[in-house]
Amino acid sequence: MGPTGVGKTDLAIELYQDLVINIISVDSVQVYKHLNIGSGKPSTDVLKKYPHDLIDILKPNESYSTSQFQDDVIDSVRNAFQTKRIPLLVGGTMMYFHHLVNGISKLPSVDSQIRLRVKEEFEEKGVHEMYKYLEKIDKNSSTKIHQNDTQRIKRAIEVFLATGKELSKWQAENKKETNQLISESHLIQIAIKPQNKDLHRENIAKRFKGMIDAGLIEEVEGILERKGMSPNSQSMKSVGYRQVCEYLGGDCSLDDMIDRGINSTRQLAKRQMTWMRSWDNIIFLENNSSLFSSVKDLILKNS
RNA sequence: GGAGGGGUUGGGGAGCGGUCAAACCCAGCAGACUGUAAAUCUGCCGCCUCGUGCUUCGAAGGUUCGAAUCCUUCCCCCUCCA
Repeated sequence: MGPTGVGKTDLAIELYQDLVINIISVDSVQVYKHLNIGSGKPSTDVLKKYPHDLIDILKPNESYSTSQFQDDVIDSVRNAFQTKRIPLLVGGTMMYFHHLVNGISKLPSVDSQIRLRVKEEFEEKGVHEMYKYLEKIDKNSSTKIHQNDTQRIKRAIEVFLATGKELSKWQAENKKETNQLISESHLIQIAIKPQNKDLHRENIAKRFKGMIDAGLIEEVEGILERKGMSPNSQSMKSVGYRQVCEYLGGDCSLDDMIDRGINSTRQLAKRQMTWMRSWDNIIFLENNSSLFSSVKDLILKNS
């Protein structure tokens, strides 16, 4: 795992040539078909030669979640073991990794009707009032959630309305549990960090400009034309895609959009680093010339 | 040369005699994270020996108990007329 733009994909491909591994992507955006350029997805040719699990498994108008990811990765990992291959999980979606390692409570799903209703209520009444409502129905959750945190307030209310039971109660009754397959496996957690912070910032800028040159704007236009798509779709909220949508919607100039895209990518990388810093049992490696052999040794020693 | 407008803490930009180390936005830094997570949210953001402390609002003087705010001169920038 590691922040965006440190070279995880290249490393995985290199390892694939030397080891008996299955590459499994841990990436909340690469799961989407057609989100190619902006998600930094490997090219079709590369994917053909070096297959990745959990890429292109959803249409751009679909939603995904941490728990669906849990189910999908477990399937992939199991499949790798069955074919006597080492599963190599590669990606930057830290919460997916986090729940895979630390477990997640089993919670009921909330149907889209209720979610829509809650969303409309939020727009009508505003966060403040909805937070007060949450305090009434689920005091325990409300103390854990900040009064401005729209998304988490929404979720807690949704669960309550859908099931009649408080989210906090669900969580208390269904404690986090790591999947057996994972807890029984010998897990090596490797974090790749950039060798030089300023250089990494520069790389991110170059990378984003490169995406624009490669046709990111056209890619987004094409995606938005698909049925059921709008800039509000979950997939279009991700870094880069959101900014291009803003530009296409006339919110900003091309140059502003590029700046915003670069900044959001940098901020993303920063948040990813924040996750890694407090991560237990993690091996930090710098992205330098010995990275490949270090990772390879770690895998061979532990398999 | 003439007439206006302006120079504010990294950038943008409020403030126009005291409640101003100076709103707000951006950038930056640190952090949180249980089914949207590339999401959402929080804190910090002149300096220090952390105090009714120190130095800041183009520069230098002045008025005033008190100035980023008023006056004078100077230096820049922009617009318009020549």
